[in-house]
Amino acid sequence: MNKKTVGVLDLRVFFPYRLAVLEQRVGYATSRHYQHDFDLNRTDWRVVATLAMFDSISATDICEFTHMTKMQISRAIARLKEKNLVVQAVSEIDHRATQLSLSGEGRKIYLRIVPRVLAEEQAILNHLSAVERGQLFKILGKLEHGLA
Amino acid sequence: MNKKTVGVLDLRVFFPYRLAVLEQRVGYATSRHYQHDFDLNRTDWRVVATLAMFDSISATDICEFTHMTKMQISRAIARLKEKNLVVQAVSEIDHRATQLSLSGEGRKIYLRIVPRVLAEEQAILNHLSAVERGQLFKILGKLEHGLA
DNA sequence: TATTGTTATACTCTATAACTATA
DNA sequence: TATAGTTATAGAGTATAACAATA
Repeated sequence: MNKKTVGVLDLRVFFPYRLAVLEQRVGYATSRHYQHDFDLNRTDWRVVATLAMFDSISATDICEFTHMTKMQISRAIARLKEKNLVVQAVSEIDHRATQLSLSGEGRKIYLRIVPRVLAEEQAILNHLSAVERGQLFKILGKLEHGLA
Repeated sequence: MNKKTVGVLDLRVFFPYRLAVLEQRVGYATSRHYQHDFDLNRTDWRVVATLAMFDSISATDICEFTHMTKMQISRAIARLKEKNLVVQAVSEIDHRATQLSLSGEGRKIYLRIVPRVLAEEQAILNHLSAVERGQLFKILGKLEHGLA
């Protein structure tokens, strides 16, 4: 390839581009563990992981927690109910709202996925020193806060 | 929301999740400048930015440079030719291959987009100190290298 | 036989908004 | 009137592979 650069912007050092390429690779490496092995897509996995954190939670709360839309969440819940991984009940307090939680089977699958994705995360972060990992998390926090 | 956490994985500190959410926000902020204003999607923009860097380049080279598939690139080139932003000629050396380059109009649009996306990048990175930006680029490089 | 690039097809994902039932 | 959640629809993006032309 002719490497003579005549442009004023080099994608290879453009932060949004580098972030996108990195995210794609990290996402691919991680998603295998729930997508291929347990047939959950990314939204499904996030809903399961969120439900595992709370005793009982509404769909709106999941939207807020996972940064996804109510439509995405509604579809994910429908898929997860179909597979008996999630239980949905009408809220006693507000009959419009629902109380969602993992089923026994849902929690079982969750507990099988967690060590795999955590191991994948560690494998990725192992390319950094302990100091660099600390720097990364601090930087991520600042960027998240700045872009919120 | 009931904040009682009973799970063993907290999405909020899970690196692949944080990376995905950050990338989505950065990508959204950046893409406005070519998507809304110039009707280019992300693939189109990457092809334009790549063509601006090289005098003449083949589709295969663009695939390699942008980490995208030949199908994505082929479609992007078709769209860009339709808009007269890109010129495509058959290679003298290998009649299967093509020599691609930006048209005058293509370069004009490119030069209008560049300052906008660079300003957006700076606005994002301004949430960090100069030292942190240096740390970030070093860390990005290590992760890219590790996941390549 | 292998490679360059295009096209076909089906599938997933996303965005927008209409809709219901409750409040 | 406003909110919780569902459903409809169309559009965008992706993956797989078949294909024609050339090497």
